[in-house]
Amino acid sequence: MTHVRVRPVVAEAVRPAEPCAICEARPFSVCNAIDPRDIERLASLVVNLTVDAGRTFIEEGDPAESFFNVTAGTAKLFKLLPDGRRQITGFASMGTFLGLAVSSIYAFGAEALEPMRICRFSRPKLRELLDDFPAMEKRLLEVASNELVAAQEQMLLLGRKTARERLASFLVARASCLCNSVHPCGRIAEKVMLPMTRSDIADYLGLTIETVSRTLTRFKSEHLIDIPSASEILIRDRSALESLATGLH
Amino acid sequence: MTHVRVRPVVAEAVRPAEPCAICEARPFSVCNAIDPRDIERLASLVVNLTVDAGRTFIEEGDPAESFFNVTAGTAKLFKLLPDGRRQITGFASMGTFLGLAVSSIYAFGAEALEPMRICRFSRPKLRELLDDFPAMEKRLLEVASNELVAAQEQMLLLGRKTARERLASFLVARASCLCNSVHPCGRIAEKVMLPMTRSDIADYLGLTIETVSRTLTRFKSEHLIDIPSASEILIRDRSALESLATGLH
DNA sequence: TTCCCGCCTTGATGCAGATCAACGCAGGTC
DNA sequence: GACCTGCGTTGATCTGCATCAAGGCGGGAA
Repeated sequence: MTHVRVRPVVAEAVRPAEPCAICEARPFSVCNAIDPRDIERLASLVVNLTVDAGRTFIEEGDPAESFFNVTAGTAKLFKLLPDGRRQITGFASMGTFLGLAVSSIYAFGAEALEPMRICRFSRPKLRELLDDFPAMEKRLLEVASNELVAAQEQMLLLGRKTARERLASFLVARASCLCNSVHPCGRIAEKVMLPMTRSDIADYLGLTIETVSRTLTRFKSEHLIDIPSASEILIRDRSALESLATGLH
Repeated sequence: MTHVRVRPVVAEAVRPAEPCAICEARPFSVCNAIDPRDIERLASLVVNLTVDAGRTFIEEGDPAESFFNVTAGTAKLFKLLPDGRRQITGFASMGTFLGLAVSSIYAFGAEALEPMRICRFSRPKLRELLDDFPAMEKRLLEVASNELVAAQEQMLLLGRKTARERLASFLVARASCLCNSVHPCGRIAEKVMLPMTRSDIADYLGLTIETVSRTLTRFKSEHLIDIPSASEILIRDRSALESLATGLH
């Protein structure tokens, strides 16, 4: 349950070889609220960074000097208790905007699960930008509202669902999100990629690694899923998982 | 664990005898982002409602046609599972803005704990208002950001804290909020008023009524609190509760 | 190839909190 | 007054998941 605290990273700045105009993350991000004509302005504010897998690029409690926008890779967002207990509050992937809090310190830490590329904005500069482009502020409010809904759903999961229901919810949510490269038929992928470890899943669902592992093994024996490799799940009986996820037996 | 489903309320509209200009909730609300000169416009959009204690005025899953602003009283916000398990995601009191979701249906229900007064805005009308007053949109983003931080804190509580830590967190949070009428010295009240039942507290903290009751009794026997009545807690040892709340033994 | 190191799985046991059950008490009704 | 009803407390018991413990497995280094 104790987690080693990775020391904060000073990721190396990269000259924006490719500006926001051709950013492949823009369609998924709040940045697409900016008119193409004004995209230069956005590009001038941004610092592109790369983050190695395993590096902590936001440290909970540090002064919140920057906003971030994920353009590639995945991060886990988490809060810690003094004795090392950890709650992962979400995963951030392409297009996710980080650091919204009004507070002057970060309310959560962020660590890369895979090699990442992120954009950094200084808070005051972005503040100015938002004053000039209300459309972006609107998008941010939409994003925040959606995250609030997701957070409430997660509270229901953490407060009232069983281990089986939590894992089922997790798999269904992962399958229906855009996080997977493979989408054979429509919105729900049969193959779910898991860039996070069992420990991360446990800390996201309020369980232990052992319970996560046992529950997945049981799902497999019940023919609900297959586990071709630890980081890959094949959904065999989607509707059964969805029933489980919503609390029906 | 099963909860009776109160049927949706059609609260009676009240002629706005007192417009927004003299609203006592305005200083605590997003409405104070509106310039006093424009307050007429705001008042023309709003419908004042009263809600009896125990009435459900937002039904989870119903079409989200309105936004609400609480001007008096307290409500519990909750999500339900089909078998009646309930998670209370928060409490809304004076100044709280409800219904932010982008979605077309409400993501949570709301039920009055006490007699309430609330303002109702139609979504399209408020949308127009926000387009004309970006300052209010900014305030909404601030509010949403803060709620997001609070939601993450609650996830940590639900996922990783013990029953004792949860109750301690709850009491400390309640004491430091503006929800109490009595503030003898500065920000933290010694006396915490609890307008909600033990069942509500349990559903907020992911516990059972019995555990809530036993834990409070134990706090009392440890001289951390006094319980003059079921709806009233006196904090005797604030720092011990704060230590507990943050996970220190 | 072998070794090593993280990560994952599986089994045995323990315990915090849930469940089941009984009762107390205050406020409302008649 | 007597009765009822909803809420809270307390005790006995149960159980789902945590904890403790032991291997298994795969990928990287040399």
